[in-house]
Amino acid sequence: MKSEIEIFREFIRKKGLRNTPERETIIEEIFASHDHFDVDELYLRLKSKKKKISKPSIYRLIPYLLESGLIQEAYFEDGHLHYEHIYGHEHHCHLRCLNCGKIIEFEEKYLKKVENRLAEKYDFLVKGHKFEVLGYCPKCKAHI
Amino acid sequence: MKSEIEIFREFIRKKGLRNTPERETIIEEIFASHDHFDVDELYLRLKSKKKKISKPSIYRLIPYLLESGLIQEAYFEDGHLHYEHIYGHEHHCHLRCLNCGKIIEFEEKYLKKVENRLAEKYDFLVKGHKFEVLGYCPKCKAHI
DNA sequence: GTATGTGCAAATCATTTGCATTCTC
DNA sequence: GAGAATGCAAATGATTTGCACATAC
Repeated sequence: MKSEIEIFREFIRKKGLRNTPERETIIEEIFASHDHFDVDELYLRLKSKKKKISKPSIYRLIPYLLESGLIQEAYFEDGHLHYEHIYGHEHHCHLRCLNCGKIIEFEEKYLKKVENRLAEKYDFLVKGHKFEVLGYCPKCKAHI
Repeated sequence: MKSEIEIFREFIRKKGLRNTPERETIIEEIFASHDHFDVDELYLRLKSKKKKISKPSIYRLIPYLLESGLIQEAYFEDGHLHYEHIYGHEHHCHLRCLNCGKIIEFEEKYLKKVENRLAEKYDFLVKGHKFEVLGYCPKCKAHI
């Protein structure tokens, strides 16, 4: 299995773009952790490791990471998007509390079949899915 | 079946809040169409009908509409959230093109079962779900 | 060498907030 | 009459853009 960086280099070459140390640093940092991330948090992580990467460089890289299939939007919360890897890590879905924001991850293998069915029916090249179940967690459902 | 306004009035009363003509106007406009909506577009729709409703009033109402179960976030796109009704209309999921933004709606009844299973397993009060399948539409997949 | 990428500072756009006024209960 | 809600204008915060400089191919 190719590494994320290899996938990215290939993608960049195919698009006729250029790779840079900044981009490799960002990708390395994203894949160093298995967690979700958002731009600001990623920026601070890089900063704390003394890597001088600007936020615009992160923002400018994200569309390419999405297009290359390395990451995917996970959910929108607290006024900004959160992303997750979809290469090399088990895909998962989210159960989210509408009150406190608590997130529980779970797997649902059946959705892969739904993807395939849709791909065929609508002639889409399906790259993944986002499945969120929304409700109130045990603590919060007591108060509403 | 109760109307949306009735549901909302009941919700407001239960919460000890106050209903206003502005709120009723907004809700009426939201449910006058079966489409998704976003704040700006809703604001313009109201404006074009000579209803003087300010954007902050819409923004301040949305959390209550979400909490009362009348609407739900549909997807985040073009820098802002889009909402959809979940009361009185058939729930649907979205197949979205990552390149051009084209959206196809589809139904997937099995997800209701997933909801029930999760509600039991994690002791959540489940209110709904959001299922998006992402990929490239027939036109766009040719170019990438 | 050329076009792309970078960092910075400034601009943009969605959303939120402070506040004086108005309205609901 | 007290507490909520409204509209406005200003503030906030995420994201984008313009631009001069650096660098990958």
